[in-house]
Amino acid sequence: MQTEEEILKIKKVKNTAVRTVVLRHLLSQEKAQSLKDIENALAYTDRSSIFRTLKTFEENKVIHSIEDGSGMTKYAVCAKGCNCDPKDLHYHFYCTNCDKTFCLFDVPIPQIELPQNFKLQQANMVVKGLCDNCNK
Amino acid sequence: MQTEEEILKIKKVKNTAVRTVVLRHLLSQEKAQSLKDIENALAYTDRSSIFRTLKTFEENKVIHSIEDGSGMTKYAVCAKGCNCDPKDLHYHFYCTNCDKTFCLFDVPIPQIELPQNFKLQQANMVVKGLCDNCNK
DNA sequence: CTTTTACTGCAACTCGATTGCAAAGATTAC
DNA sequence: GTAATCTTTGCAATCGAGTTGCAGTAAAAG
Ligand SMILES: [Mn+2]
Ligand SMILES: [Mn+2]
Ligand SMILES: [Zn+2]
Ligand SMILES: [Zn+2]
Repeated sequence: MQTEEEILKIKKVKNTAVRTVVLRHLLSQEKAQSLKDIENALAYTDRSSIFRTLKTFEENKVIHSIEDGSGMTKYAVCAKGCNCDPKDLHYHFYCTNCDKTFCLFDVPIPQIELPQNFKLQQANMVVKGLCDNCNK
Repeated sequence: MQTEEEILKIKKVKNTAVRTVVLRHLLSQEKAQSLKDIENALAYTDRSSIFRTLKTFEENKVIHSIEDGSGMTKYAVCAKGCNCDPKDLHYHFYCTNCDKTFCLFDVPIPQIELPQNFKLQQANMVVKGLCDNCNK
């Protein structure tokens, strides 16, 4: 696993106190985090600073965002080598029982056959159901 | 194509003036509509009435909602026979140029292989890119 | 016809997201 | 080094999609 500093260096994002702590928090969580999740976890960092940090991270492909239908955008750290291209597409799973959203990096995404002349750029694929923990 | 009255009868939703006009509007549009889209199109119908109508429609599977990442939930009429089960899953396409979101009823959704012990209930699959009109 | 239930319109409100601005910090120019 | 410049941060205010309380109207039941 890379450190925060290494990731930011690779993605050419200047390292600051807020950025380090936000990225560290994201790396420490297995579920994708909302702005509020991060705000709650980092009690002394201002919401708008976290917000702008997330925008910077997203622009520079440090993280990607997930619209899981919960009303709050979630964020997850990109996998190593991710360029947020169609090739980096993966499903996200939203557990309707425990409200956990996370990347399914291990589930292959089948080729999407778009109609004639459509161009694929990105996708937001959220699969909903019960996670293994809740499906007992 | 079924009329509004037929659809509401099949889905066991009582027919009212607002419901008829909202459903008629949805049927007349090829792109999925946001609450604001509908509000703008139906100048004399109140937003909260439209909102509650959409909730009623969604609960009764007259329509389904799409989170396309634009910040506004979009709504589209369900296909005939749709029960909003995993079998009725389909991709949605969001054109990053013309901002049009619509159902790709004709693109087959491949089987989603979830990890061991996960249970699929629903999905929100939004593919983004250029539509045929904008990809020229 | 009267009572009960459902629907509608209006206004107020919630809450996640976003922005303006000034202070603090970092970088570059001299 | 210091001064000028650019970037980041914190705070407060604002935006806007979504949601709700409530009273009036319409429809259904008795
Ligand atoms: Mn992901
Ligand atoms: Mn659809
Ligand atoms: Zn779960
Ligand atoms: Zn288009």
